[in-house]
Amino acid sequence: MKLNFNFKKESPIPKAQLKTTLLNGGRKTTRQREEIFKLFQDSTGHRSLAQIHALVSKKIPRIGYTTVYRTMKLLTELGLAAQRKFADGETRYEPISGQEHHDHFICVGCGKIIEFEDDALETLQKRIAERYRFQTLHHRLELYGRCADCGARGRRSKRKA
Amino acid sequence: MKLNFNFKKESPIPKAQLKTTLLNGGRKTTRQREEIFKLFQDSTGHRSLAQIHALVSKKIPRIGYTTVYRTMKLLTELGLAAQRKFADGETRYEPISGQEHHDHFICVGCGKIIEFEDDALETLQKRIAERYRFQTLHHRLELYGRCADCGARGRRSKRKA
DNA sequence: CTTAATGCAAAAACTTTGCAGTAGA
DNA sequence: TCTACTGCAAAGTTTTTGCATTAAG
Repeated sequence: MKLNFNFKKESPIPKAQLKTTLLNGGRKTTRQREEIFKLFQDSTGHRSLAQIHALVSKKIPRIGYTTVYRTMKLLTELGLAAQRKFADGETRYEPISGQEHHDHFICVGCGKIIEFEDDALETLQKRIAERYRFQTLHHRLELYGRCADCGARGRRSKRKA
Repeated sequence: MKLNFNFKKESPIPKAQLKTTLLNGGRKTTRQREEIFKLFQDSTGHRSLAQIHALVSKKIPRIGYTTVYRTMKLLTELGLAAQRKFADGETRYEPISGQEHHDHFICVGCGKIIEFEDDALETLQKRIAERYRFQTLHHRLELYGRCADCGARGRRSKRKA
């Protein structure tokens, strides 16, 4: 199934933000953290720890898996990365743009992915979060169904995009 | 990409469906499977294997963890259960009924998962979908952030929960 | 100087699998 | 009967942690 792919946007989070955020938390900026953050930011999609480690190892050969593990955990806590787990058992991480956000419609008929934004929706989500005293950093919303084309065509058609 | 969708809107899955489904696949109906399926169907939210096992053990004391593991895997393949993985490292399962739906807050601090339901949110999502002439069948929403406990403690603290 | 970060190795935490014995069709 | 299923124990994976050492502030 061919899907629309998201293109990497211009470095949404300034490199400096990492340093600032770390320092504010009484943490230290290290070569390892900077490199992991940089490579991770420039990557697209989901990366497992093993993949990130392999990637960073090219720059810092002696870096340990543990460091990558702890750094990604840290980035997640800082809201700079999002952790996802799939059925394959490996934890994956994806960069978070602190900027704008969009959600997705995913058509089960043709696999088309439609991005959309809705302020009212974002607002409502914030309100609900507040009700639970939950401070939201980011979210993921996926609506599965049938797009206009596939809906009109009816369920019989399984035409791929 | 293989997408498996469940379109049931009204009917909970009849107990008899398990037997039928199993037999159709050349499988056998056993005391263990029936009990696991029954308890699982009657439960709410996500249950880890350990939880399901503990629950079923009350009815069938000598049942093995492995049986629960294999049964849940089977139910997932049959489309009667959905597997989900969160940050806590335990695989969880939830019944597929198409009836109730809940979304999740996921705390990036302590990994806690809070379920919530909000009719206004559901309604708004439907409305947005209509605007795009998109017929929604099912959705998934996860809000990532800090729960009351982790947020109150502040970012500077790196003490564990 | 002080304290946090790193790396290695070891320990956990879960998930899967091999098999002999058991039970459903 | 003929197979599939069960339960136990063992093996396999991936995630976490303890600690001595190193380096950032």
